[in-house]
This record gives sequence, structure tokens and C-alpha cells, in this order.
Amino acid sequence: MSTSRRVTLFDIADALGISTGTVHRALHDHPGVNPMTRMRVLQVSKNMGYRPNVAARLLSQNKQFRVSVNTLKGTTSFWDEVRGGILEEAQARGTHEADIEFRTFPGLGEGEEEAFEATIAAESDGIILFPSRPGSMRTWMRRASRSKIPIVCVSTDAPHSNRLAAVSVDTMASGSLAADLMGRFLNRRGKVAVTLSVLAISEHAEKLTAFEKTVRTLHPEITLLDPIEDHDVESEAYDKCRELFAAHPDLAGIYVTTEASMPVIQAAKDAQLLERLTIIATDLFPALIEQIRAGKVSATIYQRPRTQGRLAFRVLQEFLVNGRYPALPVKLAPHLVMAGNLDFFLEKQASDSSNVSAASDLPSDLTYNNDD
Amino acid sequence: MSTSRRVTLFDIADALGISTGTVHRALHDHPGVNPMTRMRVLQVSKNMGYRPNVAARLLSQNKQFRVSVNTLKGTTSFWDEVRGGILEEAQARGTHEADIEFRTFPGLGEGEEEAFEATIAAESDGIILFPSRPGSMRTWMRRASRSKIPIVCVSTDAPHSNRLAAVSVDTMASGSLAADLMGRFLNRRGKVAVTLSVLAISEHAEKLTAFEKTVRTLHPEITLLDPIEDHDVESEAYDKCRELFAAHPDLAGIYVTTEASMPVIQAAKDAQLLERLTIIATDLFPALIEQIRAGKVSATIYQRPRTQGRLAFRVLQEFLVNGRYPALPVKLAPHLVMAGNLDFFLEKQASDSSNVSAASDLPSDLTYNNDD
DNA sequence: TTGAAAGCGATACCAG
DNA sequence: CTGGTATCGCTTTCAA
Repeated sequence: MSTSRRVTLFDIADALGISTGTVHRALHDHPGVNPMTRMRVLQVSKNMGYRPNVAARLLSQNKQFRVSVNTLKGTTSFWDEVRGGILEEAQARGTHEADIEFRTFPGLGEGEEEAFEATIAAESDGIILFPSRPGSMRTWMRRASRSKIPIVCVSTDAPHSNRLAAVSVDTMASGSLAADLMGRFLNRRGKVAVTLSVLAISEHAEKLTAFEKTVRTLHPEITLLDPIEDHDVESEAYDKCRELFAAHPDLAGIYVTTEASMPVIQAAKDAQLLERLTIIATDLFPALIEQIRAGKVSATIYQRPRTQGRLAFRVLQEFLVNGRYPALPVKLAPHLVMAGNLDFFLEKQASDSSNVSAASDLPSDLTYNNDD
Repeated sequence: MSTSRRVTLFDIADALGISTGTVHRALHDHPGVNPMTRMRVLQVSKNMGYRPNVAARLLSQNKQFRVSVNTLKGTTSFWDEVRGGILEEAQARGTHEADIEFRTFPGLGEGEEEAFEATIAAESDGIILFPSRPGSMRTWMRRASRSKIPIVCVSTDAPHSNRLAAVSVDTMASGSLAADLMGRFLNRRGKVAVTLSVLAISEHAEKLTAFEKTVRTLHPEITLLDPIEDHDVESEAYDKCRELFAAHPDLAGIYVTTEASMPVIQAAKDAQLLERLTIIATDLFPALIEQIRAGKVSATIYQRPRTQGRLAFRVLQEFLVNGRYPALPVKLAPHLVMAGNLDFFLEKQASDSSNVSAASDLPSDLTYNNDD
């Protein structure tokens, strides 16, 4: 019961006295099979416990994919990490190595459509993209979907765009964790504000919703102020925070749901508020690391960009190779980084990214990489 | 430069006017190749950017592995999750499907060696095991390593045992995160205790060390009591905690580094201390979920057993198939679960484990699974 | 020390 | 509607 050889197409064909070609067509719903034979094939293959040999399939298909990765230019480390994760996964999954073409655009909405146009022109087989303006990309993306090009969104979803999948952090978990922590750090009382880029992006709205709901449920004595929209403009974030601090000099805490925590910190500093403000930020980059280490930022919700990249590629490849649709929008549990675990966190990150470059050695083909 | 077909063994052989067999032997350091030819093969293959086709390799090798998984009987959900992760990964990596034989033993040290013996007798090609008594298993494991059977430790390492790899949570990150949180929750002052099973297990010692160090550095006004060893015996944990609470009625917080948080909670309750004690626990199981929801436990450090299982299998297979050694002991970043994000967390967990059972359908071969 | 060739299992195409 | 067969790239065995 355990040494038995694996069931192959041939075994099924043999059992039924037909050919492997027919069995194959039957199993894959290809046209031109007698419904009667089809049923029998399905029946027998189930009984025999047939499971296709993936290696053989890959080998015989022998396809090569061209995938385009359209993301923001890597000013911050976030997108560098995402791209790193994509490459990493592409190498780890060795077979079917994809031609990956990176196209970057400078800012939110800037050059995004041009990059997309170029992608279409290049006849990519699949696209991984950051929809910086989900609204305006929607029509483009639907066009692509009409020409059957699968699209995977990273970091932000583009609803109603027919994308194949979206990979992002679990926004509800992020917002609610931030809320509970904030309540605890503040001993369950005080005024708290939230900043985000725009409410129109559902990820940001969700973080806010989850934050508000959790605060109200778990820490009802906390007062929530109206959310601040910075439209991803640093100066706007700064100015609005100054206004906020002026209006509420007794503000106790602020949750920054985006990467834009530096302007907030600067504003707090300039308003002489930094020392007694509890800040919970998002993501991790050198300037923020300093602030955490210095105790100015209490915690940050790390969105695991590298893992996002890896999963985005995996989902896309799974679709291109096996035609498999991802179960759900893929949601990653965020990691919490505080002064306490900061160093261990950075250490692990460093070792993760290092073993990628080494992969281009000799007959070494796959690199071993762990999950986070 | 991008449309070029991939370089194959044949291309190299062709370029050198030799056969693929020789090229193959040269690349893999097999005996019986003229050093001269070997050098040239290496040279050319590097120049041509040769990268082996993994699918072809798997297909031609066509091996089948028997791997034994020796773990604790699943009284708690931890080991069920680990086993689930192993199965999941085994399916996801479809090719080379392994015969997985689960052997469980009832308690720490009980039946462990018998299980190991059975594993050896069954001639497994690889072993994934939880060394519940690293000390006593050491000699066994070395014996196995002499017979070339690779061993991957999960959850706990067995140092100096020649194991191939160890997969566990990042204990330093866990301890230090717990410490920082504890300090914050307690407003940086008060008496704090730590419980663990035995100091002899390095993972536990590390959590303690990291906890202590972080408390001293970041929250120097916190007083640390001596650690409590419960030897994984519930009654011992309970009794020692009662003593602790009697001796220190002003105890402010306690960090439970193991799964054994229930006896601690019970003791605190019986000592009328539960309401004002800040508890940080480890892992997640139904009884603990209730306590978190009820606000009795402030937070728990989730060790991601499912992911541990997945990685353990991946490492083992990577070694068995490609002969690749893992870079380092694999350390997972822990997840933080609090009342705030508890529900989102459970929801995600549920969806993760559900799509495994569905995998045994029809020609569906690989299941899509995300990283955590 | 090297070459030649037979698989591995699924796919796809061409005849019938 | 079905059978037969070449093919993918690597591994391995048998001869030379």
C-alpha cells in the first residue's frame, strides 16, 4: 500500500484499453471525446487515484513566459523589496523561467498608463502591477483582460477591473492591530488621529474602518478624530498635521496607515509634540528605523513587501502554467516591529535578500529561500 | 537578447563537440571525466549562461521519497498544524511526491526513541522530527547521520546532532517583542516574571535572554524575577505560579514562553490576580482564544506552526532532490495576536487550512496556497 | 574517459 | 472520435 508506483496516464489508458491521447483529452475537457468514454476515463482515473506528474507536464509544455512588472520607481525600499521578491520566486520556481520585464513609473499616476501601454505593445503573457490610481487604470485593465492577459495587483487592489488576483497585506488585521496597540499604549484614553492617502483607495479605507471599529469596541474611552487625507503629497501631510496639532494640542496618538510617516514625525517635532505623541507607523525604511530606535515611533506595521512580490509571482505563474485561479484575494498577515525586535528583524531581512544574488552561480539552479 | 531559447545540455555539448553525457558528468562532478574537458565544460556552460531545466531533471530522476514525520501526538493544535503544513507543502510541490509516514509519540521523551527506531527500520529517506529531549536524541540522531539520513528539526533544534536543518520561530525576536510590549503595557514599571519549560532547551533560554535583555535596555524600571521552570508539567506550572503569586502579590506581568499558559491563567485566577495581571502568552488554541477575547490575556506570540511544517518539508525536499543545503537554521518571524486582530487572524487561518482537503479532487494536482 | 541511447510522463499533432 | 508518435531536457546505463 505504500511502495506502489505512481499511477500514470498510461495506466489509465491500459486499464480501459484505449490510448493515452484519449485519456488526456478526456481529463482536460478537450473537444472531440465521446461523452461515454469521457465518463469512464474520469471514473477510472478517480478510482486509481490518478495525479498528474507535474514535472512531465512542465517539460512537455515547455513554454516560456514574458511577464511585465509595473511598479513605482524605487525611491522607497518598498518597491525594491517587492521586485526582489518577484525575482526570487521566479528563480525558486526554476522551471518555466519567465522573462521578467520591469517597467517603473515615477509617481502616483505619473507614467502609469504609458507603462501599461508599453506592456501591451510588448505582448506580455502576464502583468504584475501596482495600480496607483485604481480608478483610472480600471478601463485599461479591462481592455487587457479582454485580450486575455492576466493581471495581478500588488499592494493595492483595483476592484471591478477583472484582475486575476490581488496580493496585499491584510488591511483589516493591520488596522485593528494598530488600534488595539494604540489603546494599550495610551492606557485606553486620549485623542487619536489617523492619516491615510485617500479614502477612495479601499485598502486605506479598510485600515481606517478596522481601526475605528476596534478602538470603539475595545477602547471606548479613546476619542477618534476625523481622518487626514494627504493624497500622497508630503507637504500636504505635513501641513495638515500641523493644523491638526494646533487644533488638538492634547493629541495623544496618531496612526499613519501609509509609508508617509516622516512628514508626520517632522510636523510633530516642529510642533514640540513628538515626545509625548504615540506614533504607530506603516512599513520600514532607513529614516523610520532611526525613529523607532530613538523611541519616537512606538511601532510599525510591516507589510512584507518581499513576500507580497513572491506571492504575486507565484499566483501569476500558477495561472499561466496550470490555469489555476487563486482562491481569494491574497491577504498577508502584517508583522509588528518595535524597538525591541527591530534588530532581529533587520538581521533576518538582510539574510533573506542576500541569498538571491548568489543564485546566478554555476549549475546551482534553485536557491533556497524561506518564507519570510 | 530576450527571445532566445534557453540553453540546454545539448547546446553545450554541441558547442564543444562532445556528448551530453559528458557534459552532465562534468557539471555534476561525477567521476571519470578528463579534468581538461571538465574545465572546458564548466567554462562554456558559464559563458552560455546554462541553467538546468528542473522539470526535466525531476522527470528523469523520477525518484520517490519516504519521509517520516515524528512529532508529539496532537493534543494541542500546534502539532496538528505542523503536520498540516508538511502535507500541504508536499502536495504543492507535487513532483516527487513523497510517502509521508507520520509517527507520533505521546509525551515529551515518551516513545520518542521508539518512534525513531521504527523510522530507521522503515528505511526512510528523510526525517522531520521534534526533538522533545534534544539531549537524549543526540546520539540517535548522530547514528542516523552516519547512515546518511537527513534530519530536519521542527520547532526545537538539537544542537551538535548533525541534523541537516532546524526550522523554528525566531526566538530572539519573540522574546524581545514580548519584552517591549510588556514594558509598554505596564507603563514601563512593575514586577515581571517569565515561565518556560526548561532552561536546557536553547530555544527557551534564548527567549528568556532576549526578554531580559530587552527589558533591561528599553524598560529599565521594570523588575525581573527569576524564571520559572515548569518542565512541561501542568501541575508544576500551576503550583509554582501560586507560590510566585503568594510571594509577589504585586506582580504586574508574566510572559509565558511556552504553550502552557492555561495553568498560569488558572493560578492567577485562583489567586485573585487575573484582573490586574498583564499576560503575554505563546501560540494559539481554543482555550487561549477565549482568554484573549475576554481580555485576560493581552497578547500572544504566534509561532506559525503551519509555516514551520511547510518550511521543514521544503528544506528536506530541496536536499533530497537537489542536494542543496539550507543556508542557516531557518527562523520565522512570529505573529502577534491580540484581541484587536484575533478575529481576522482566525479567519485567515481557517481559509488556509481549508483548501488542503479539497486538493484530492480530479486532475487538480497542485493546490494554491499562500505563505502564511 | 567518452559516446550513444533508452527512458521519465504528459502534450500535441497528424492520420485514420 | 480515436490511436500512434515525436517531443521536451536531463539522467543513467551500457558499450566502446
